[in-house]
Amino acid sequence: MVTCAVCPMFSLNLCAAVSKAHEASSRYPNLLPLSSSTHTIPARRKISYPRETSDFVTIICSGWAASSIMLPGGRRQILSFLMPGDLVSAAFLLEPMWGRSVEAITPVTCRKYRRSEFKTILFKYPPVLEKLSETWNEERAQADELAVDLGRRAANERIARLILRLADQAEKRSMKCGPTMEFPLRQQHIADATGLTPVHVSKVIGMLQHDGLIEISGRSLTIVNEAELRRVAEWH
Amino acid sequence: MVTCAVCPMFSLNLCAAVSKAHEASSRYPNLLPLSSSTHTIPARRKISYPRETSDFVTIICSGWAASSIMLPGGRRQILSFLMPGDLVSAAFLLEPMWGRSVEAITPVTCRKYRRSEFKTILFKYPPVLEKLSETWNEERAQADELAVDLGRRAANERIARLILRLADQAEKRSMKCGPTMEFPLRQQHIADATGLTPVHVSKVIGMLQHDGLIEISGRSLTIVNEAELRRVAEWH
DNA sequence: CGGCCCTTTGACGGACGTCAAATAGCGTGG
DNA sequence: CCACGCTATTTGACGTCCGTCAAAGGGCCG
Repeated sequence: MVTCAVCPMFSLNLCAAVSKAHEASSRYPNLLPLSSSTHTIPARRKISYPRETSDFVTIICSGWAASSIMLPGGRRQILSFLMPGDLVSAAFLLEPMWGRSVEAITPVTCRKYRRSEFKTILFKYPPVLEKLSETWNEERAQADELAVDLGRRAANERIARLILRLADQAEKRSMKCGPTMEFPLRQQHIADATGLTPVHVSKVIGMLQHDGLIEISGRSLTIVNEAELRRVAEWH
Repeated sequence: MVTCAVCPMFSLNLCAAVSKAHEASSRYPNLLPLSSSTHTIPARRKISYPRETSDFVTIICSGWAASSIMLPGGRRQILSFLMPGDLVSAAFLLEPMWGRSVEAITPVTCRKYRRSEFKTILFKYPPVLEKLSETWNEERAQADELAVDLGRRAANERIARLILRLADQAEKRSMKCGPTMEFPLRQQHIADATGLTPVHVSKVIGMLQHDGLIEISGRSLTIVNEAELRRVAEWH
């Protein structure tokens, strides 16, 4: 039974579409199965491993996670931060993803569906597919944006853009109202997402704070001067 | 009428699948239309513009092109090089893509389909859709790889990897056999693809040649010492 | 209080960018 | 065939952004 309907992130991503499709199908004799299981992962633990090709599709229900690729020499690149309602990579919904790690930043609860069941429903109900392709495009556009940032932008631009992106992401999920938001990232996370070192991240963030653009204290972040932050980030 | 069947790239990407679907459909009363037009673009000309939201889906039939995002200040990031058989972004097949330029490197011939007709066929024939999702995943994986390269690899690694990627891409299209291939890229292209400057690209390529890993002369490239090139690129 | 992370700070080094000038290709026209 | 003009590549000197290393604070929790 699908129980996502009680989830506050219900309308995001595919949850709603899948549930609806499932409901519709259950009026017919050949009821489609869609079983799910819920899991809790403590902070800093891996949700999935790079060599693992799981038969399950995972959706984040609460908490923050990071999806990354690891390189020899301990280097790693974070490709995206996941928040409630996010699929652990929509691009690899049909075939299992490979070569990337997903790691909990805060404690995370997530729900897992059988890939085969998910797929069946997907292909049976065109609206779900439309929604999926939309999500796909968003993810792809973000991947391209990331490449541009890493290839062509200076450190302060990259960090300013990351902050604005995260603020947007949180706002869409009603996890932020006003200029302040929860901000569980360590500077190591920011470094791995922006292609910098933690030391340099510390210096750049120090400057952004000194210049009165943002303020970070405890585990929360405030955008003090949004206009100026956007200007630095070349964000329009 | 679909005439792709004579194209040597027929079996790559979606061409074959779409043609087959179209054939199948033409046996039925409500014949699906799939009109296409062929175009020739001289080297260095734009194939599509960043602000343009075209109603057409474009496939490269011959020549090389580059898909890129432009930034203020003349900076640009090349996201992928397109060769015969490539869609101009599979990710944005359903909705038009936005914000990226596609530019011919060599003279290019391409074919354009109406997006609406393409879409109809796509959704009617599941095998086409499967093929599409496969292509999607490949593109996404490449986008992620690019981000890792730009974020976490040194200049010589990036260039070595670019060369190996292009060699692979050419080989798949039978545009390369043995260690030598056509190589129409200017160093400016390499710079824009790797997030470096043309000057630095020249130096790194000079080293790779001096060390006997590759050789570039005229508009062709030879991989002299593939094993060592792979080692430098951390390519497995 | 003490231990563990995380963050901050400073000195130093290196990879890559910038600028400028020289050189090499290459098509065009004489 | 040579002169030319353009663009691409090469080379060298120099600058800067960011990485590296190391040490010194801060929080947080036992």
